[in-house]
Amino acid sequence: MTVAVRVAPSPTGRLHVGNIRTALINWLFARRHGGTFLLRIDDTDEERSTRAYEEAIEQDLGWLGLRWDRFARQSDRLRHYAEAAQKLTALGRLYPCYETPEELELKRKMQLARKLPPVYDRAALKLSAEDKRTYESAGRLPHYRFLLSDRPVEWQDLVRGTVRFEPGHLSDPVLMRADGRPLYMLASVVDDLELGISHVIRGEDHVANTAPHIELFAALGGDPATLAFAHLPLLTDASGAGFSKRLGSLSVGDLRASGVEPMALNSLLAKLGTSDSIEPRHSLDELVAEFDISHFSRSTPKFDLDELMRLNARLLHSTSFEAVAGRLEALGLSGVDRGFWEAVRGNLSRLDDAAIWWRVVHGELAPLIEDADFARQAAALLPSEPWDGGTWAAWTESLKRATRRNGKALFHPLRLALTGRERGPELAALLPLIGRARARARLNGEAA
RNA sequence: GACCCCUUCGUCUAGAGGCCUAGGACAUCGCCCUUUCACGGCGGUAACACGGGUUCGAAUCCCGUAGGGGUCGCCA
Repeated sequence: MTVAVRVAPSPTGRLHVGNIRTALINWLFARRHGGTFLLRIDDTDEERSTRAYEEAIEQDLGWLGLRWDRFARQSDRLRHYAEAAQKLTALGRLYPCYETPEELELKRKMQLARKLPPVYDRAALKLSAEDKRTYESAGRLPHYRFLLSDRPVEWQDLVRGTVRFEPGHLSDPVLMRADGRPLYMLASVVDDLELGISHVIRGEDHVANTAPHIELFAALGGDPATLAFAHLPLLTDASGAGFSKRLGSLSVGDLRASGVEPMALNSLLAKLGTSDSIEPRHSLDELVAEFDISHFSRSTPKFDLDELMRLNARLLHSTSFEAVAGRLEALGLSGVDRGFWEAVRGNLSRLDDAAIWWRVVHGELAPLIEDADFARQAAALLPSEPWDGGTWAAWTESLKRATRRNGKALFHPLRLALTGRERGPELAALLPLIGRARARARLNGEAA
């Protein structure tokens, strides 16, 4: 079986954590099984969809490194949906309904009040030709529903196992609005069929859609045996609150602004909710090799921003100079080299923190002098250049002998004078980068 | 309200009747290393939601309770 998956965002906002996770998992599944990954823009909701969001989504996926093999935009495929609707009508599976949204809402409320499931009562099926003419002459345009069968629908979900829906628990889905525009169910199933999708991997908020999905797929001539489903539990936030309540607002843009590395996000989202250990990974290829959709559990995992940031730091600590050289230059660290990066990377939480240490090494700072006599003595004992990784040890050793200081009393004031900070990278690595002239000036209490 | 799903250390989970005095990873704590932070090494604390049942034996099976999530749109 040729694997073909799709990720189908609607361009009504930026991608958020949940969308990204679904996209990533689809992408990994495709790569893992030698299949294709389709980006489908579900923009049938004209009121809310914009091209600007479509472009933002493409940029966000690009930032994550998720390239798509195929692209489709539903607004370009309206003809296909209209043809499918005609076919369904000919089959007697599509029927016109004349209720207004208000009337439907009222029906639902009454059913709920009687403790019944708010399922469409199929009243429109009983309408005579005369009734329909009356409605239409009164200016009411029909919307169209798909007639569900009276048989149960069952499928083997890759995450949830056997899932079964009994007839009578679902409403006949509306496929076409009164204004003639296709709705999600129609467009989605037509595309899955015509574009040869093999696996639909999405959030569990879609499980109830799957029964009609399968019936529609079959009605349009598809073989349901060629379409597999996997419904992943939705993420909740760290407190356990439902995804949409808080995480819905956490967009790729926010994450980027927080200094999140795309691979940190990918590393977390590829494993969260699985039995695999969550570890920083530098490439999507590694995640592909480790990916197995059967490792996802059925309970809802918590997405914790703090966990992401910790993973982000760990990722940075093991990131090679080559991987970030360009970005460091872009941060204004012109002429940055491997030595600098390897000296400071272990202290970074986010990449742009590197600029702080760049200033310590190459910029001017006001030293913090705890004990001026000691600092001057230290400056006097500074070895002559050239300096290397052994300079620090040689210098502090002689200083130790001369001042009889050791431990924190010896090292702490040196750090404060040299870097102006309480903590930071190993001074053995930093000192040669700072250089003799600057070190000497700072130890003498001069801004340098 | 109805229907579906879920409930093991703080977190993500392993576990499909005896292999479990419940394993791993992250977090946390301690020790080692070390001037600090980080890294690394070693070690520790820490969980089967609750109540019944079935069984020689239950984290594992059944029933119930509680809690959580999802769905019930002319949104996707």
